[in-house]
Formats: sequence, C-alpha cells, structure tokens
Amino acid sequence: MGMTIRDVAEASGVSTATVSRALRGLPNVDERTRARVQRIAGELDYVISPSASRLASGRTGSIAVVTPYIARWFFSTVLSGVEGVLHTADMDLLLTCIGDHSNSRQRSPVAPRLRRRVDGMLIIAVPPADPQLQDLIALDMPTSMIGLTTAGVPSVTIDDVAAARLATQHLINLGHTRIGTISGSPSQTPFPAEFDREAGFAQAMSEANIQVDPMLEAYGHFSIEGGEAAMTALLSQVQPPTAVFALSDEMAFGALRALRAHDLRPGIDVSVVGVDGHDMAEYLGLTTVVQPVVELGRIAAESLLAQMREGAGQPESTQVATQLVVRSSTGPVAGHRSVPLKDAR
Amino acid sequence: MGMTIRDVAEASGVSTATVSRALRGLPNVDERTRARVQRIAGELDYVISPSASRLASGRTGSIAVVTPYIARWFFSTVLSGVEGVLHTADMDLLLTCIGDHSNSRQRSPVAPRLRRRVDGMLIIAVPPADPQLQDLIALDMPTSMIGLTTAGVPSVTIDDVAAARLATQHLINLGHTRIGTISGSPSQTPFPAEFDREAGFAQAMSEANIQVDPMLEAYGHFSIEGGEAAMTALLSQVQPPTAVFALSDEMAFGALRALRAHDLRPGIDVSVVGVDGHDMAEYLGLTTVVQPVVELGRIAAESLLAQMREGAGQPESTQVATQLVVRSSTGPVAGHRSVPLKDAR
DNA sequence: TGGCACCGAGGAATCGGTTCACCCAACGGC
DNA sequence: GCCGTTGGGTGAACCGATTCCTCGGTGCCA
Repeated sequence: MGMTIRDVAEASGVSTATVSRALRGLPNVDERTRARVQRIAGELDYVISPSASRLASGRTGSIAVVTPYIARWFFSTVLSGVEGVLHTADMDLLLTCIGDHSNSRQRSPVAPRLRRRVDGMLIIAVPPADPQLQDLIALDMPTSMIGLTTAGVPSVTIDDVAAARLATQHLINLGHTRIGTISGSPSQTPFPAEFDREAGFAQAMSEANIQVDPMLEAYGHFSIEGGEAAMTALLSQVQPPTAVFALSDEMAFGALRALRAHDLRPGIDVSVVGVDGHDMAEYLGLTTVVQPVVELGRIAAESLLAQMREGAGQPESTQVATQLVVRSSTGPVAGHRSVPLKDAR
Repeated sequence: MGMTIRDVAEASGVSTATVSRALRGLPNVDERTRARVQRIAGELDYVISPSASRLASGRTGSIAVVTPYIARWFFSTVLSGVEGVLHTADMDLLLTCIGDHSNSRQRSPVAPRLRRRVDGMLIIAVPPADPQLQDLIALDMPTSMIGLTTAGVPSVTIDDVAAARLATQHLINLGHTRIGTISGSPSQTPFPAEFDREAGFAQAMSEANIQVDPMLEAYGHFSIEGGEAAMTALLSQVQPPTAVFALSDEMAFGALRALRAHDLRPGIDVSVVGVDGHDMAEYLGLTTVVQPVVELGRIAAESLLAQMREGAGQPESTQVATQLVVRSSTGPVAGHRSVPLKDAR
C-alpha cells in the first residue's frame, strides 16, 4: 500500500538520499537522474510521508491561524486571504478558534496545543486583554498579527485612528456638529481597534473645534442588536444627534434599523457612517471606511512566510490604506450645503 | 531545549514505553507511577512531538476540511460548528479551500496534498460536478459530507425538497398563485441542493394544482446581485408574480432590493421567501426556511469521528429538520384572507 | 602533470515516539 | 506447594524520511 522512499530508491537504482534530493528539487542531482526518479515516483504513485519528513527535518510545514471567531464576517474574510497564500506556498493551515472570553473556559487553552506542531502562527484580532494572548506570544515562534498590535510582534492593520478621522471628517464636512458615537462598551474587554477609533473621532472633532457632547456617546457592543439599541437611546435624547459615527459596520447596521423603526430616513434625517467595509454595507447603502480585509490576511501571511524564510530579521509592521466609500446613509445636515473637499483620499 | 520522552523516562526512573503509556492514559500502568510521570513531565515542561508520534503510530490526529469558499456565510458557519467538535476531540483541523470552478486551475489540486496527511475529511457543499470531488472520494478515507450527498459517502444535510415545499406552501397558503422562482442557473455547475429545491417547489405547486408558469422562472446565480437582476426581470413581465420563491437567502436579499428599487413593499405588494436561514435574514425581515447550519457542521464532525472510531461500520446519512420562520417579507396576496394552517412545523 | 574544487551520489546516523514480545513477581485456586 | 494468571514494566525493533560526511571522478588552472 504505502510506497516508501526506499521503494522508489530501489526501483530507480539510486539511494534514498538521492531520491530525497531529486524529489525536493535540491542541487547536486544530475538532471537525468532527477527526471528518472520523478518519473518512477509518479509511476509508483509515491507520496512523501509528511510525518517522517517532519520528524527528520524538524520543520512541520504548517501554520496555525488563531482567531476568536470563525463565522463572523471580518474573521472569515481575513481567513480566506490567509488560506490563499498558504495554499500556494504549500503550507498546511491549522485552524484554531480561541473562543471569546465568555465561553473560553470550556475550551482547552490553545497555546500548549500549538507547541512543536506548527512553524509559525497568525493571530487574528484577538482582544489585547485576552489571557490566552500572552501564552501564545510566549511560545516565541514566528508570528504575525492581523488587526491587532503588540510590542515586538509584526502586525498588519489599518490605521484605525486615521480611519475614524476620515469617517468623522466626512460627517463634519456635511455640516454636522451634533455627532453621536456608537462604540463598544466602557467596561468589557475592548475590541482591538476600539481605542484607536475613539481617538480618531476625538481628534477630528477637536480639529474642527466641535465640542464632544458626552450625552451623545452610546454603547453598541459591536453587534447589530447593540447598535440598534444604542441608536434608539441616542434618538431618545432631548437633542438627538444629526449624525452618528459607529465604530463598526455591524453596529451601523443596527443603527440604520433603529432609524427605520423611527421612520427616519438615513442620510436625510440622520446620517450614519461606519468603519469596516462589511460585505453587506453596499447592499444597505451604508457609508463606511473600508479596509481591504482579504488583503490584510494575504499580507500577514506573506510577511509571516518571509519572516520564516529570512529569519527574524525585521519585525516590521504594516499599515494598509483605507478608503471612504460614500453611500446613501450620509448626507448634508438639514439646510447645509455640502463641501465635498476633504472626503477624497 | 526540546525535552524528549527519554528525558522524562530517565527523570522518573522508568522506561520510555511506560512514559508513553502513562501520558496517554493507557492501561497497565500503576496509578502511582502514572501520577509521578505526569508530574515530572509537567515539571520538565515536556510536550509530546506530534511528528514522532504520527510517524510511529500511523495516525495523524488531523482532519481536513475541504470547502469551495471560506468567507461565505454558509461555509464559515458550518466551519465554526466543525471546529468546535474537533477542538474538543483534540484533533487538528486542516483547512483547505478547493476554490470554485472558475479559478480552480490556478490552485493546485487538493486531493494529492491530503494523502498521508489526515485521518479523515469533511467536505462542505462542493458542487457535485466539481472534478476535484472524484479525486477526493478516490482517496478512500473516512469522510463525511455536509450539504452534499454522494452514493456511499455519509452525509449530513437538510431535506431540501421538504424545505422548498415548506417555503412554497407558505406562499400558497397566503393565497398566491402567480409564484415566481429565482434559481441558480440553467447551464452552470449547480449548487448541490439546487435540483432538490426546484423539485420541492414543483411538488408543492402540483399538489396545490397550480400551473407553473415558465415565464416566471428567473436565474440568480446564488448571489445578491443575481437575485436582484432576476427579480427585476420578473417584475418586467406583463403579468408579474405576486410572490417569489428564491432558492437561497442571498438571492432573496437581492430580490428585496429590487423591490425597493421599484417602490414595491415586500410582504404587501410582492412576497419573497428564501431558504437557508442566513444571519442577515432576520435583520432584513426575510421569511425563510432556516437550516441549523452550525449544527450541520457539528453533526458531520461527530459522525466522522464515530466512523473513525468504530471503523467504517455504517455509512449512514443524516437529515436535519428545518423550520419556516415567517417575517415581514411575506404576506397575503391582495384581497386574500390568509389561512395560516399548514405553516406550522 | 599535480593539485584543487566541484559535482553527483551513497552510507548511515538521527529525529522522537509507539508497540510488540517478553519478563518477573505476586497472588489465588486446588 | 505448585502452577496458571495477571498486572506492571522493560528492551528494542520499527515508522519513513532528512542530512551530514565521505568518496570517486572530472575538468580546470597553474
């Protein structure tokens, strides 16, 4: 059944060492010999045994992807970018879900499971406060992070401060001054980018000399339902906002729904802008700052592979450009002429 | 650096054979000895080398998940169910994307990459006509399929015929008789469930003695845009349908959008029903037949593990129940009193 | 023409567990 | 008191590559 390298060696009249070299494209093999070995290996339907190869070489040829969620849009989209790169690089992709904080105690911790098992890992947007994160970093293997930065570990992200500024400035340019925000939650483990996006908002506001009204801060817990509740709360204010900046598209979706429930028209009665570039944003007409999510995964994977090839030369981090995409959910404040200048980018 | 089983053996004064048995919970080890070995292994921070273990035992302890898409809702959701089970079973999950037909030639074929590398595989809704599918099955290893059936291979699906009937009957009960369909495409590689869902629709119609009007069949290619175009085409008919059955939720989303563009109200002017139970269906108020997608993955994974444990005993296939969830996108035909009888299930 | 570098190739140690065949001591039954 | 059984444990032969070291031969340069 299982052909071994020895069978191939005997059949081609060379040693196993030569077969190994020939099949892996290493030098010091006559091209005629190589061709013959390859042909015979093919005829014998020989496939190399990864286990043996790994044991002997010490390399596993696989990369772990660690993520808090699998089915959520951002994560699965990043994952698809990663998979493409690893596939062409002929690397195995070991998928591990770290689980979110709440149910993580039922799950066995992932760090120990990864030791001696993979050559490197990609960590997708794990909340910085997750206790498992430290254990992962302590494994001290080639790593690249996505949507998350940690000192000393290369990462690929967007400039979240800039993205939030872009979104906010867009609202300001449309003449809005009473601008509400829907962010995660004051107490809970923050989403990695939460802090930066809040900072970007604050920057844009202060640059435009607009006072931030603490009454216009609502918490949406990065979910549709949360966003809806937050927007509902904002609308019940004595002086409701004319525009809202949601820290994520999903919360913005919830906000749109709340508007509809109140018979308010997005982009006319109240403007809503998000950040992310969620798949459904176009469908829902949501103005948002899109980040190239597939690209994020792709770049991180490439960078990890490079890091593994060239040794831990440069732990450099990459920031990818974002883009404001204006749709129907934002519009000029009532009685204002829009000044569509700074929107481009 | 790397502790080996030998180090542990010496430190605990037993043989490597005993350490191996002790650490893996095998019998024929004194409980006191086992405890000591475990303690010492812990102190030495010993982790077993999977490569060596695999080579020696012949088992890889990993399962491949083969899927045509990663980022699409159905696939990533199934995947999350699968991951949960494999995680608790302490199995490695090797993710491989087969790619869809169009760009699959750029990707290296997946079947050869899986040989000798995994103990079993899970195949998610690969189109039956995909040429790679045969190669995968030919690998002849423990396999379980999700959303796809093939003779001789255990699978987990919903009853697509019944699901489509459920959806169609719902429309019929609401008094609709001019019912359009949005299906995939007549020529292209069909989505696995496409045929069955069409059959279910036809059944329900003939059971109700309603003639199917071939003019009311449109093709939406299982995408939002496709669904939108299809609905637009249907609306341009001389006698447009009063209700539409979309073979997937995503196409139904597109249909809803087309309605909005024509200033028609879903559920009032035109009813739309889908199948899938997509995440966004609730948000969009889409009536749909939901399938428990996470559960699908979970069951398939469990069944695969059982199959591997008990040998290829029974290649039994499972069908999971679906449920009609009525929302605002469907309503009685103008001038009809609804008869909400057969809707329950 | 002698020496040297290099190419193609083989031998064999090694990677780190698993498991089979065996062994010894203690124990129970008759 | 003897023998068969059983529980705990050992030794060593694998598993199937990789890779270091060695070696003969050839071509090139001095």
